[in-house]
Amino acid sequence: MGSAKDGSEGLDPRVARSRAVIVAAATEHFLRNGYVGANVDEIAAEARVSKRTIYNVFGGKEQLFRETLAEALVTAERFSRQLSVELGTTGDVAGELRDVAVRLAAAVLGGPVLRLRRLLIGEAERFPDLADDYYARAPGRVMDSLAEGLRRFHERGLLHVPEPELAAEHFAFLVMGAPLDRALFAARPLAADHVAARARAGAEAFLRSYMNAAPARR
Amino acid sequence: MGSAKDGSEGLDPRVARSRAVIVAAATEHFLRNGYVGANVDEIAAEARVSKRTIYNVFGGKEQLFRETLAEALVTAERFSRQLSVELGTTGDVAGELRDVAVRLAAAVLGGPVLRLRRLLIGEAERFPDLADDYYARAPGRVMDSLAEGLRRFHERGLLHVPEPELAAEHFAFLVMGAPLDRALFAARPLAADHVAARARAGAEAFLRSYMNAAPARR
DNA sequence: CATCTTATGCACTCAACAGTTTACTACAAC
DNA sequence: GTTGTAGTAAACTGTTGAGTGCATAAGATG
Repeated sequence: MGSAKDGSEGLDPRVARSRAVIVAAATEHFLRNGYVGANVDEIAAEARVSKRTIYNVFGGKEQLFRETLAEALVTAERFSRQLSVELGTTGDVAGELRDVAVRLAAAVLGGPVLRLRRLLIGEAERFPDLADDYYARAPGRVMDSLAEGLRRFHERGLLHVPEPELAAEHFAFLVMGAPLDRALFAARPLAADHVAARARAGAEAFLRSYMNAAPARR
Repeated sequence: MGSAKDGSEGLDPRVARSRAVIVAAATEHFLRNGYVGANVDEIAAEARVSKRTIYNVFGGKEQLFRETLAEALVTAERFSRQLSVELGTTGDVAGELRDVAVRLAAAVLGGPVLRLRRLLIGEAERFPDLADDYYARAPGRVMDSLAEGLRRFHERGLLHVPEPELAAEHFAFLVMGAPLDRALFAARPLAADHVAARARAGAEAFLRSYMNAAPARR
């Protein structure tokens, strides 16, 4: 157990290398063309690998798809986890929320996450388990994390958040709901400054909604 | 120019009938399988029509897809237009908003709209024009309509909405953002009562955010 | 070095599927 | 009732693309 990244422990380094280049090429191809539209010969060509190698390492197109997406999900999950971990720790509620808002919006609306979402939504009917899995591990994680942070603010009397899960949803979708919806259809990515501005405006709206319900607090 | 629904004016009634049954079958097939995954033979079989007829009436698979979706878009557009037309007319702000919220959420999260969204998002890379078109004509219309209603409330001093477009986004995504996102991945439709409850909670959050900024108003 | 494993290249099979051809039928209108 | 326009059924063409077999080369391992 040395420099291996995946579950590829003491296996032949050639296999590990093949896996890596194939997954990279396959990710790009599946993101661009969807499952049915993707073409194994092209993936092999782009990975500069013989088609046979793909069939040796993975069993077939569907397994390739599943394992490729499994890796993407791990990335997305890691990504989600480090968002908003340190929420609810300082006294600067407005500042913290604004900061998380901007980071959240930028992360979700950045190209890669968006393309992954498009792919999974498009294949949701064909691969419902993958879509479910993604939802639980990426957006779900973020929601949990946000709810936890908001709960901390609530307990410290800095916000009025009787239902942290609900408030987390409100926060997330005030911050990036509209741009996300537009971006899913747009193909052309949105301007980063517009996204950030909407995120800040969303955070402010959230504060207005969840702060002054306890006006005479100290 | 009599009882024809489409642009099929004085044409052969057989053609009109063929169009209709083919579009119906094609809609279902494309929604279920996507563009690449759909199969013209199956569409013909399900429409109980000869495959040749499809190629006579439409030119080929792509035109069939485009015209099928064009019809779906018209439906979606009509649907969107009659949502929230009468917003901002009475003095019962809270009541009106709660009502629109529930109807909006039910409409967007109802099966058909959701499946159409999945299809268009999945094909956004292959048919960017269709996705753009849909966005402008359905969600875009709803946003405009909401913004207009909120602007009326603002002008009558019942709400504080300096930026109606922004507020409309906030309203829409407070009301149905989270359920919509979940539903896009879920394949299994969400429980209607849960959706309605979230919609009401969203409307309340919106009111808290956009009402009391002008507290001493009458 | 000897051997075992993996990768390559290429030809191949087989099935699915878009689109066409043809020979025939049904109906509508004059 | 003849003529023109659609629709039907089924076989056919051509292509694309998933997956396989095999002989050979390259690299890992002992």
